[in-house]
Amino acid sequence: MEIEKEIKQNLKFSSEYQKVAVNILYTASWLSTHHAKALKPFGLTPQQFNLLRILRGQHPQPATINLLIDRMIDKSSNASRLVDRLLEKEFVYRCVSDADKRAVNVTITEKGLNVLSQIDKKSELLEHQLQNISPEEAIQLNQLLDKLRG
Amino acid sequence: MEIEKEIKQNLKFSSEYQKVAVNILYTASWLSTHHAKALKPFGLTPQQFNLLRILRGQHPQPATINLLIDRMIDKSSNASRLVDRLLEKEFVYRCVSDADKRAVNVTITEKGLNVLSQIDKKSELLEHQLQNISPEEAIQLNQLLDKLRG
DNA sequence: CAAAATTAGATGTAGTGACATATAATTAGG
DNA sequence: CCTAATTATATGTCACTACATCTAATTTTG
Repeated sequence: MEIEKEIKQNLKFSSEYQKVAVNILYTASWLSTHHAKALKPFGLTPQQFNLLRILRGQHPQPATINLLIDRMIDKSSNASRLVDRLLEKEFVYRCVSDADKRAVNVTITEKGLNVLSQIDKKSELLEHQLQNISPEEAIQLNQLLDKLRG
Repeated sequence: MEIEKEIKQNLKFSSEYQKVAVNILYTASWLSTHHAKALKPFGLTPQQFNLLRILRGQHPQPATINLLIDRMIDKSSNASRLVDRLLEKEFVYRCVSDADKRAVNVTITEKGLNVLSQIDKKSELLEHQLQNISPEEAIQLNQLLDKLRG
């Protein structure tokens, strides 16, 4: 549906660029709502899931908090506290680095790898909702978004 | 920059669709970060700004909380409490509806209209960052996003 | 090397998102 | 018309973003 109708704005967009902004924010909200619902049965929030996937990418190496921040979709999310939550669920473990006692090494556990592979299996998660556009359109959309950010 | 490089994922995307998802979430985060920074000098958050613009669209008519929720970009945001914040800043006033004593009428104040028009003047806000793409590409991007949501 | 600057991370706070529950007013049904 | 259902909004809780501040460890520099 066109973005104007979805948010029922009577005031017309002053430019196609303004519409792009609202459209991206609105679409991201739509997407992450669906994402959050799909992850809920697994006891993970989208941010925790994102972080856990980064840790799987590193496994069996650990990651420091800084590496996690660097790779997170949402940069200024608070990695320390996200790790706290994952620790409570025993999806990661954490220890001070030998090489640098300021740094913290975070590693994904077997339990963490397990929950991720369960989610992989049910991985209509994100992608199923996105099939309204063709693969060619998906490529085009990615190019436009990359270009937009400069 | 390509989204893979921005989030430095070594694990390749399993599909162009997964990349679309990450790309939209990442771009929205990028956008709203800039937006929040631009609004900060005016003492408004993006959500408060959005709500205030809806109220300007209604002015001089009031809006009920339900109307606000209906038109907000982020539907499940808590309109009651957003209005609380705007009330503290005297950008709106609020009174119980005569016609329906459950309902609340919210109206933008002169001070609220003022701050919006100040922001309008400096309205490189959202749009300035978006000029990396051409007007034609902006139209195309909007069409793809609308289509994506079905 | 010792003091200063930088870096890694933790922690506190305000605002918000998602969601459940509560309350009061209105409408609907028998 | 009186009770039950619905509606409009408020409130409480948990997780998270943005941001500021703090501590401890390491690096830089004179």
